[in-house]
Amino acid sequence: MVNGCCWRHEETIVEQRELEQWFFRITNYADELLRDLEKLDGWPEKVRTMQRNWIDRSDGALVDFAVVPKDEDRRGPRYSPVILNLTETMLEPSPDEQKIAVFTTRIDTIFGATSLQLAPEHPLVAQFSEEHPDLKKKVRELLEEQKVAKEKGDLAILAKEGVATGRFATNPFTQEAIPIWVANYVLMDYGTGAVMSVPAHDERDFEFAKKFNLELKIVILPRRSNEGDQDNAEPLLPYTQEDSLLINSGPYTGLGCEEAQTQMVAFAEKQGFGKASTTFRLKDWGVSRQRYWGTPIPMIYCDKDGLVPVPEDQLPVLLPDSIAITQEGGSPLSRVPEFAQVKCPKCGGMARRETDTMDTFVDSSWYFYRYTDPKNTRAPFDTDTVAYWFPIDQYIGGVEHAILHLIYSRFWTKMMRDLGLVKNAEPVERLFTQGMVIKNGAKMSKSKGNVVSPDDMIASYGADATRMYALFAAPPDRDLDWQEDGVAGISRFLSRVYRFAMQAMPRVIAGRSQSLPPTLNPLERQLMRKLHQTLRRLTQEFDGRWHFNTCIAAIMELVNELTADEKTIASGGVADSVLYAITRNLVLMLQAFAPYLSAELWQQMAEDTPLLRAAWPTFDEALAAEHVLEVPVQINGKLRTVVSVPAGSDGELLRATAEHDPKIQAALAGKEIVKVVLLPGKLVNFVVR
RNA sequence: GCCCGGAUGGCGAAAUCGGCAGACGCAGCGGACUUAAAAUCCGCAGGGAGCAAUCCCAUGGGGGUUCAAGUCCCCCUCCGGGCACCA
Repeated sequence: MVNGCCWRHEETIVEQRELEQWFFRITNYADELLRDLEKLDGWPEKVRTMQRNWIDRSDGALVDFAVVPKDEDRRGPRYSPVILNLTETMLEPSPDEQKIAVFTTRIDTIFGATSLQLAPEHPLVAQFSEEHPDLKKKVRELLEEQKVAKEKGDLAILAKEGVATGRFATNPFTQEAIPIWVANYVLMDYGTGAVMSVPAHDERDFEFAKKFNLELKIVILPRRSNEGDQDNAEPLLPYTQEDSLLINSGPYTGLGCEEAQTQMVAFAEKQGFGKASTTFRLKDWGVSRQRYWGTPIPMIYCDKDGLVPVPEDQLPVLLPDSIAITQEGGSPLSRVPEFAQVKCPKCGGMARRETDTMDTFVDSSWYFYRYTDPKNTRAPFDTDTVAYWFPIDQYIGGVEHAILHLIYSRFWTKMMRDLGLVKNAEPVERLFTQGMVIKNGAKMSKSKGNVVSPDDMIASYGADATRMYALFAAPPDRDLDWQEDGVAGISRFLSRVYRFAMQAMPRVIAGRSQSLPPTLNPLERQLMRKLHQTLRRLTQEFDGRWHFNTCIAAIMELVNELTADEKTIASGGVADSVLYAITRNLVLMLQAFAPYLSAELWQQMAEDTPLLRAAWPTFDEALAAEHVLEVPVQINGKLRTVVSVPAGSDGELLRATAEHDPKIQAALAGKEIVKVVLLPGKLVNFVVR
């Protein structure tokens, strides 16, 4: 939607209509969806936080406020109706006892409640305003404001407006009658659509009360932090800290907030006007869509039998093939009689099929289960087959799915588990969210169209270079600002690998049948060390962070060493068997990044096993180990030189070597050594005065 | 407003546990090869001072902890993302 119009048809105004819709009761799973996030330690913390905020559990209480019957005008002198000119005719007798349930997380502040605020859509509002056109008109305005702001997404900055209904309700704790208002900041779809307003201790109520001159009652005070502090220093209002003490609260005065909450809920429960309650921000999942492309909702409306589910042996309901897509609006399926008209499965009489289709998020919630058993014609999948494969070890997707898709599919899994269809409680063990590709500030996505196309790059440099370049540009969990510069370097690198390997090829092939020399010459040892360091690096990275950019850098370092000694290698400075080991492993490592080149080289090497079946090479810690270590030497934490010591030598040797270094001797001359930080193999730091 | 990320050379980035900041590339500069160019190869390359050895400064800004901070702690700025009168 753009400016209240369709984003594709800028002249088409988007309007809201009341529709009867199908919902999935995901709220039944809200608590479990929230709790199980704790177990998903293979998921990024970011995603778990986003889901937590989306579900947003609030623990509080429901409290009933009894509506004062119309004829009992118990308005005290403090309360005067605002805005409305109340007339005598409004005070007519009304026999029915009515209650307004309120959800609050701060029942401890209830002695400070000075009004009730209802959402404009609250059912009682319609009743209260029935015979009062002025009130009715004002409520309509409030509702309209709220709706517009909601659509624009700036509800939070909507100026608070409201109107008194002229009616009152009794605070069950104080027995005081407080006025009932309608306010545009109260939402019908959260909690009960009614709140108790405690202006002294709630930001929003405070703002509203200031604007309409409603009474403020302070009922909590900060705890004294020091003995000498004044006891009831008045806090800056609104004061919302929960680590506080109650005042002006009858029998609860003097209690801490938390203790008061417990006791007050217990009292409300005992008296039957309230109870502990938990509310979630998560709403039920509306799945009805009035469009053709979607899974039909398998329900049938029969005049005699009412709502009848399509029997299992008639599932799935298939979409009709012949359909005319008109511009008429409404569900196109409802205009296909052979689809919409159906016999009632119960009585066999004429009935009407539901023509709404389901949200496509429904499909994406479980498609991966079908993958485990794609040829099953009796059921979507077999439970035991799914049990073998699930949960998914590793799932990769964009952060943009952190909330909707990934909550829906978690819900779907739990729902199927409760139906006995699957045995796992969570669909995905480990989740990896790759960053987005950004081009000049615009993000790439399906809905916005692909801003960047790799086609040109593939045409000029090939698929290997393009793929490898994308992996080299940044680690995959980070957003990537797409630039074309740099792919040339990758292309050059791949050419270098090819040239080197092809030149070495005859000897590589010869080396396969030879065993490694019993002792390696210095160059052989150096190259084998680099090879095994590279293998170690990649093995660890594949198993851990997936920072493929550094993997590629490591392979480049290896190749740089190889090509630096290319001439020596070519003239036989390295045994054929060593050359074979290096080339073979190089190709195996490169396979992940440049599969086509690797396949080509593998074929040239005439290996027996297909490349894709070849095992990932193991690295040899002993071969990877450095024998001489370069250790930095600092004076007062500043680098002064680097000394070489044999690997495994102790701190004393390191210290002696460092002290004998001419630069260090010069720097230490005439100074007093206060302390020496010695980390064998790592660092020396002389602290001097 | 709240909750997450992020900020490092001209550019993409690296530094995985507090221990040599800038690996590996791109772009650039100098050289070799060439009639010439392309390709390739060799070298230089954070900033500043100095003939030089060398020294100083430097990871968005300010403070702190530490022998030692891109990394830990506190405050702030900017950028990106998510949520937002949620009672």
